[in-house]
Amino acid sequence: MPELPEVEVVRRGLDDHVVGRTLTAVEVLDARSVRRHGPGPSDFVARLTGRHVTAAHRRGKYLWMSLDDGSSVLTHLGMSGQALICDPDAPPPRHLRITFDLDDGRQLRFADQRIFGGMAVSETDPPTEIAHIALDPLDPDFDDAAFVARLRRRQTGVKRALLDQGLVSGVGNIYADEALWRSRLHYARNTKGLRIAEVTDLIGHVRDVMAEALEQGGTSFDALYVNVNGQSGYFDRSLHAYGQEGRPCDRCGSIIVREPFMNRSSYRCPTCQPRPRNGRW
DNA sequence: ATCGTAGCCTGGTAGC
DNA sequence: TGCTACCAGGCTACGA
Repeated sequence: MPELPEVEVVRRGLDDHVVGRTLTAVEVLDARSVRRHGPGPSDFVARLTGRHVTAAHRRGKYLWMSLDDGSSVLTHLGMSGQALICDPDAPPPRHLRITFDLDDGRQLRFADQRIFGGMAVSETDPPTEIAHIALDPLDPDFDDAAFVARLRRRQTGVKRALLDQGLVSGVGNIYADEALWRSRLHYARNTKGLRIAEVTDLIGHVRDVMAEALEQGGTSFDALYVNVNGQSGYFDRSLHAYGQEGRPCDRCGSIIVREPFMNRSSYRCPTCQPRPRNGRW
């Protein structure tokens, strides 16, 4: 389940292995992985073949590589996307969707089991397709005070706001639950009722938990997420809330609970993160 | 404009 | 055993 730290690990891998290379051949094995490239797979291949890669960027969970003609190739890993660097004759992974032959004899592979992710060529760099995606908390230009003000103008649950990529990008279910646990906030707390200090504290925890995860190479639960060399991170050993149902809270010992939220799950400590009561929260 | 939700996907697992 | 139902969840499209 790649979130921002995992995507940044992949970006660094692309920086090391793909930037400076020319794409000598491109093959789309599954058209669904280029679903968001309007003109279709053959256009995708035509636009990329022969292009030189000049840089690798990331905003939130989106990755893009700059190309030598001013265009870019945008990538989202979705839930199960992987970017792998290997020899072209290495055994193909089970869900290989797109391959890029590089001019150093290596191959960049995009594999994706669930096909929530995908790639598309953008005419611009950075891609206008992600103009609506907010900066992420690890971006030097991220403005904490502006984020706090915008969030407090919303009228919604605090976790819903954290997951809104137009407000702050890169936060998914895992890091939202971890940051809320650190902040002792229930996911349904109304954004309008939160104090400035509470939201400032929250965004600080979001940044901290992401930075810590990045230091450990990202989080992995089911080996779906790996870096470009196929290795998993270790951050899942440091989680306090996400996936901890039935385990004692590391802070107070109460049993962590899992609750349905937005058609998925939220994990919280029932003592540290009590359910908001009507009105007063 | 803002908020909330259905649908996209596959495969591992639980339950019968 | 083989079948069905469920779960994981980021993002877009769309309705209210």
